[in-house]
Amino acid sequence: MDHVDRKIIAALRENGRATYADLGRSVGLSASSVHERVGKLEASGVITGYHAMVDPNSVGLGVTALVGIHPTDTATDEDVADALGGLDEVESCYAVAGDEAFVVKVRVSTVDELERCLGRLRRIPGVGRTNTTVVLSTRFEGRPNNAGLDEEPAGKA
Amino acid sequence: MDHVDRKIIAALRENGRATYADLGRSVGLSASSVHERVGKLEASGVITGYHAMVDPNSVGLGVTALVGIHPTDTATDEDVADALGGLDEVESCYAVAGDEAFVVKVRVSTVDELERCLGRLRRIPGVGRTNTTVVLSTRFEGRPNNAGLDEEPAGKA
DNA sequence: ACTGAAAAGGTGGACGC
DNA sequence: GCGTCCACCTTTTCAGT
Repeated sequence: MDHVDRKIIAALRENGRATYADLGRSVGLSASSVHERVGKLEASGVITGYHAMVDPNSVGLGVTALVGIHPTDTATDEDVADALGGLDEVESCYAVAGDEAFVVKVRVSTVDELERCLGRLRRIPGVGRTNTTVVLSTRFEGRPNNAGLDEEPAGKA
Repeated sequence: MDHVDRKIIAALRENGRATYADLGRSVGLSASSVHERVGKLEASGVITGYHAMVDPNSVGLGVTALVGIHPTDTATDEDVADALGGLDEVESCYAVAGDEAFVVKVRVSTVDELERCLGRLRRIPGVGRTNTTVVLSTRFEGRPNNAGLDEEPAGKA
């Protein structure tokens, strides 16, 4: 993992459909070299996949909420996490420090559907109280964080 | 936006590098038809982009936290959101209902860096108390939610 | 590890239905 | 709005360095 790999990663986070030729141009390598490097990054698990981002409103998922989940001692965290993964509406699931065991992000079509979803959450064994924070607007989301892979400070390009 | 578009969207969320030929095969259309449909989905803002997903640990961002931000009345929400957007470590930013104005997700290299990041957050005008929840493990994240774009129930394929 | 060339296949238009 | 055709470009492999 050198400086060139980091540049390739940053470029692919910006545009996951960039061609190897494009990437090669921006890092100063041939397309085949880039192809080889990207293959290694994928194989070693650094790049985990490529995904289209979709506007949630356009696909009828206009309601987002963050739900803190207080545990009961009737199930293990692993079982709870698995059950949470079984719900389609649960987009992300974090095990957290504090008095909640998990925080999940759910996306549903309406507040009616949110209510039903919370019902399903609370019916999971090991789930006690839930604490729901409704998202009013998403200012930005999933932004590439390039803190760890900046351009070198004193680069000579 | 018909059933075919929804299938294309689902496929591109799974694999953002799928070729038009691949997509055409899986929806039963020619590559050019798919090309045309995808172009319209991109132009109309349904598909907002394509991005490589990267394992945060592999790029030195092993610490994730959710930070609730209590507002003061010394700045507008818009100004606060803009300032939050100016911090590289802030990956997502949600305006929320409740006594917090925003919840943000930050990603940093170490807990030391988290402390410095929280300091930067609190120095933003309009930001009062912060309430930080450290993520212990990410069980899953950004999963495609196909609740709104399921296969039709009585499809004849 | 990178290059360059060559085969295979995908892209992105125009055109007709 | 979809399919066919086709020139062009990209991907992918491989021998050479």
